[in-house]
Amino acid sequence: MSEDNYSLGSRVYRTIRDDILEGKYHSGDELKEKNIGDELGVSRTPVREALRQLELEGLVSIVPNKGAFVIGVSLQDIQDIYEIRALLEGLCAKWAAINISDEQITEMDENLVLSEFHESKGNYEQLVSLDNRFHEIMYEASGSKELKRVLKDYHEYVLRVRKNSLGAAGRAKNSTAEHRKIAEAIKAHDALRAEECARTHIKSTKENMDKMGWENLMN
Amino acid sequence: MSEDNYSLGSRVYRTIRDDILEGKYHSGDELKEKNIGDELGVSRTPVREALRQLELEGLVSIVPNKGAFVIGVSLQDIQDIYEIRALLEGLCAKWAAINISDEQITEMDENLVLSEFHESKGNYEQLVSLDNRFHEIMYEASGSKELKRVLKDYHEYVLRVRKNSLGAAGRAKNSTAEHRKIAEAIKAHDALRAEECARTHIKSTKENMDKMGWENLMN
DNA sequence: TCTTGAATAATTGTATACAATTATACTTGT
DNA sequence: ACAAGTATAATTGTATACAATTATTCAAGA
Repeated sequence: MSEDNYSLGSRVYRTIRDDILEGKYHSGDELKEKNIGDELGVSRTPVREALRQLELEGLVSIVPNKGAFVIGVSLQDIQDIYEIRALLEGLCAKWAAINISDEQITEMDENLVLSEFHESKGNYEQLVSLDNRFHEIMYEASGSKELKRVLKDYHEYVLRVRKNSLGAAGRAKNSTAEHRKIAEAIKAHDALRAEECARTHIKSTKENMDKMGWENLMN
Repeated sequence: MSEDNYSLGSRVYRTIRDDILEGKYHSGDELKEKNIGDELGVSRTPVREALRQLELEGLVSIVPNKGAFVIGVSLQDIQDIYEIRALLEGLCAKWAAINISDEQITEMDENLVLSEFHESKGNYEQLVSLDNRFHEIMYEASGSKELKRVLKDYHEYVLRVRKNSLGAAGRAKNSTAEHRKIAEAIKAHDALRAEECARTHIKSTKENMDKMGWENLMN
């Protein structure tokens, strides 16, 4: 039945985090414990836990005795993250080429077929979701807890611009094609080629965003 | 006066975190809210906040309604982190070569002089502290919030093996010499050379640990 | 002896109470 | 009208109360 049995604290954390990453909150906004608690129907305790976690992540700044203020992910942060990801997704693909399981290869193949299908139909919403999953499979396949954690976070931090980027004509097709190249290299256990393809994929994503204009992607 | 005016939650967080990173707690250890609170003289509330933060970091695993269990940083994690750091410290040095300020250059120079002094005296405790600071200056000089955050965390995560490594004869001298090379490249604003030197520095640190035997470094 | 199950204790999850701090509104004097 | 100072309200920080869940103990029966 997959009963969602998360604690209130986790639910509050995810809600606020999503709102920040989706751009619902803006940098400098104050997050008052009572307001959020009332909106979500919980007391201040789980809200505080969530805010403390968001502070650790750098998405929120807590000023003692004053309050919690949204930091969010700035344009500069996102550009930096793409440079970091270019290196780390490369490393991840390299390790995935060595460690990937047959089941993970199968899931990647299915992901690619679906991506190509939805790409041809112009279903951008599904493409974003499939893009999420493609990268997650690769993170998982790398076999590295730390690499998975940092890449998963960064992938989520750039969600907003990724959505806008994939929605633009042309980019989705290129992105899916690049995914296939990465997958082929990983399936062939060609670590160096996988690394290069993954690095190139992130670089070309960023270059596409340069062309589209970052201001348009941040709306 | 620098009055340490942190909240209890922050203090508890740092205490538990240090204990985990120093190896005082071991993987699987249960962290009971009441015990920790009693030891530190605080109630459960700030302890819970700390545990939730540590969970986000991956240092602790929280099983709903059961408790918090230490995860820590495994040998495999540390080896992965060195590969990740090799890439990211390279990127960091590259950016530092572009963005470093005169004040930061001065602080780096002072750091190197002190390092060479304490290295010749065999003061390994000071060397660990100076090594911490050298890297922090570079993180700061990169001008990248995200890069700084991830590298700072990772540098702390490998504290235990770094201490043991620097304590061994020979390595401290090499490490300081490598720091100087990185600093020279950064000061010359030679981004590519800085990147290469920093990458090599981390690689050679890891190779040294390979030679020393990781088991000995994890005690 | 081993298992089972109920009673009890311990622990976590959440809400609330209260103290400390900060922000706001109001009053008073110039 | 404006400033300063004070009372009031709002907000955060921490502790505690209580409910829900899990762990432990112990007795009874096979």
